Amino acid sequence: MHYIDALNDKQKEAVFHLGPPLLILAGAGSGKTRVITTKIAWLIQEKGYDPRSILAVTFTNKAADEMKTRVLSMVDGAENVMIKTFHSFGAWLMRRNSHLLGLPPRFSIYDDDDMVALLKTVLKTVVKEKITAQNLRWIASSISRAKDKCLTPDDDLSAIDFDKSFHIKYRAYQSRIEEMGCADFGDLIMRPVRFLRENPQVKKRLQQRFTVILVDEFQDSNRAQFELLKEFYYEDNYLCVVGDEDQSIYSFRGAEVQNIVEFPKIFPGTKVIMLEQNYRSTGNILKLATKVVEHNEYRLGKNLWTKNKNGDLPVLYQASDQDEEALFCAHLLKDGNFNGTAILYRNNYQSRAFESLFIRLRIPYRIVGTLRFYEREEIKDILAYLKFLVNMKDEVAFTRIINKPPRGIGGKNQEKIKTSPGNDYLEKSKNILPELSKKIKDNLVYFINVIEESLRIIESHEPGEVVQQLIFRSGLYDHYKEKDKNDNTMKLQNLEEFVNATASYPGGMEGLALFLEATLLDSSNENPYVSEEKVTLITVHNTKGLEFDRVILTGLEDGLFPHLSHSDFRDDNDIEEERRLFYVGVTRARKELYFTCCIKRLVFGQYISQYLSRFLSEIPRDCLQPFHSIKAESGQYFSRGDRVSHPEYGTGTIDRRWDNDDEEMVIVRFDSGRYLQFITGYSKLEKLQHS
DNA sequence: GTTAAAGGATTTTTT
DNA sequence: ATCCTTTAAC
Repeated sequence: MHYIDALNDKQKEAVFHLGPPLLILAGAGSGKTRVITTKIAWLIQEKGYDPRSILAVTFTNKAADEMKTRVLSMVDGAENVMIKTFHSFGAWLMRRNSHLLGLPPRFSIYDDDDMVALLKTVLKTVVKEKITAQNLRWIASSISRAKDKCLTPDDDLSAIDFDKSFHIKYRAYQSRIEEMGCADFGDLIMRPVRFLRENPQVKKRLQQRFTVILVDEFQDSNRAQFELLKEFYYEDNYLCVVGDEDQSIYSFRGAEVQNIVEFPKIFPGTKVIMLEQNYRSTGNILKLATKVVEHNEYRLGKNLWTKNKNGDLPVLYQASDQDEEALFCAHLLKDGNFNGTAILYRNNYQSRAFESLFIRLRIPYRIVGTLRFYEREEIKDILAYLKFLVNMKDEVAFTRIINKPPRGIGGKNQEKIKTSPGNDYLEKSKNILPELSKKIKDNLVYFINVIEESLRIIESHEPGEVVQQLIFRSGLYDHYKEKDKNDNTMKLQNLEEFVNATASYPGGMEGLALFLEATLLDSSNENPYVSEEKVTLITVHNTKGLEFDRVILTGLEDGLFPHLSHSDFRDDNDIEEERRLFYVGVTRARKELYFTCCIKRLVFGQYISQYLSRFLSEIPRDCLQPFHSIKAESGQYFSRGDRVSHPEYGTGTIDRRWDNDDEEMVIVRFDSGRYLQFITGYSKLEKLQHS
C-alpha cells in the first residue's frame, strides 16, 4: 500500500496497532488525521474489516467531512464506514430506536436559543420569581452542563448550580421537551447513554456491529460522550482514541481533559503512542509554543520536534489601541498574501476593528464563526415554519411563527390558543376559532390555511418548491422585502439562499426531516468562495484543525487573553486552559507568527489601559523580537489634481488630500464617476505621468 | 397590539 | 458603542 510509505515510524506503529485500546497522543501538526484515515483504509484493505463495522467519531462536521473525503480517496467501499459527529451519531441512534424511547421518529432538535425559549414558557408556571433573560441563559447553560455529565433532575446537581430549586426547573424543562417530542443537544448524547444501559439487547447488537471505534479530538470529549463510549466498548472490540491534551479548549462546554489524561487508567492495558514530529511549523514557532505550554502542570507531556528550518523569529508589536492594531495587520497585508494570513482573536467582538478598517482599505476578508447562516433571524423564522410542519407539538416553533410576520395575534391570544384543547398546536388553533374576534379569527384561519396547504403539497413537490411557497404565503416575503428596503439588509437574499440549500434533499416529510437535522447539527459556516483571495478573521477556538502560512495573534493583553472576566472565580485550571488556547493559536502558524497587543483598548465605549498578557512574559527572550513603529514611512506622494490609476477602479483624479494620524489620505474622483477614499500607504493607487 | 423612546446589559469560547 | 429589554404612548 503506497500510502503507508508516506508515514514515519511512530505513525506506522499507530496505524498497525490492534488489540488492547490505543491512545494516540498527537501533537499539533503531527499528521493525526492522516494516521486515522490511513488506519481505516488499512483495516479495510489489509485486515479485511467490513467497512460497516467501523465507527469513526469526530466533534465537528467539518472534521467528519474531511475524514470521509480522505478515506474515500484511499479505499473502495469506504462509503459504508460510519463517520459522524458525536451529536449526529446520537441523533442517528435515537431515530432508529425512537419507538423505544417514546419519541416520534422525526423528533426535532433544539438549539440553545430554542432551549431558552422553551424554558421561558415552562418556568412561568413553575416559579414565582421574576426571570430575566440572563437568568434564562444561565439556567439553560446549567441544564446543558448537567447533561454533559449525564445527570438527570433526580441526581445530585449541587456541583452544577447553587440554586436549590435548579432540579425543579430542570425537571419541568425536561418533561416538557420530552412531551413535545423534541431533543436538545445534550439529549443527543445523554439519552443514548441511558437508553443503552436500559436496553442490553440493543447494546449487544450495536457492539456486534461496530467492532472498531475511533474517536478524534478526544481531549474535547465530555463525560457523557465518554460514557457513551464505555457503553459501546467491550473487550473483543477495538477502541482507538486520538487527541492532544495540550489542545483541550472546550471545558466551558463540558469537555474534561481528564478523559484523555486518565484514559490509560480507566482502560488498563492501554497502549500509548506519541506522535511528536511536527510537519507544520518552523523550528522557532514550535520552540516558542513548547516553552509556553510547558508552564502547564496538568498534562502528560510531549516533546515536539521538527525537521523544518528555523525560520524567522516570531514578532511582537505593541499598538496604541485596537485601531492601530488593525493598521499593523493591514501593514503586513501590503504584500498581498491574503489567503495565507489569519488574524486570530480571543473574543468575537474583537473582529470589529479589523472589519471596519479592512472595509475602508478594501482589504478582502472573511469572518469565520460569527453570525452563522442558520442563526440569522429570517432563517430561524423559515426553519421554525418547517419544524412546525414536521412536528406540530413543537411549542417553540409555533410561538415563533404564529405572529411572524405580525398578524395581530399577540400574547393574550397566543395564551388562549395554548390553553385550548387539542393534541397539537394546529388542532388547538382550530378549536379556539369560535372564541376569537372577527379580525383575529380571519388572521388565524389564514395561518392555518398556510400550514395545511404546505402539508398538502409536501409529498408531491420538491422541497425547494415547498419552502418557496411557504416563504410567500406565510407573508415572510413581503415582511422582509419591506425590512430590506428600510434597514438596508439582505434578508430576502438569505431566504433565497436557504431555498437553494434544500435543493439536494429528497421531497416529502422524510426529506424535510433529514434536511432539518443536517441544518441544525451542522454549524459549519464556510462560504463557498474559497477561490477568492481573502484574509481570515477568526477566533482562536475556531482555528482548531486549521493552519496558515502567517498567523497574527491579536489582543494579547491580560484579562483579554487570558480572558479573565471574573478573576475571583478563576483558578489554575482556567489559566491552564487559556494557555492551551494560546498554544493552539501559536501552532496554527506554518512560517510566520506575529503577536499584537494594545496599550489601551475601547471597552464598552471607554478606553481602558491594558497590560501585557502573562503568556508573553512566559516566552523566553530569544524566542521573540520586537517590531518598531510602522509609521514614519508615510510622506506626501499625491497632490490635488494628480492623475492616478487603480487596478480595480481604473483611472481618476485626486480630489482631496490630507494627513490623518501620520497617514496620507486622499479622495479620488474616478473617471467612472465614483468617489472613493484611500489611505495611500495601504492602497494600490499609482501616480500617472501627465501627458 | 403595535410602535417609539429610554434604560440597562453586554464580552468568552460552540456541538 | 451597540444591542436588547422594558416601559410609555397610540
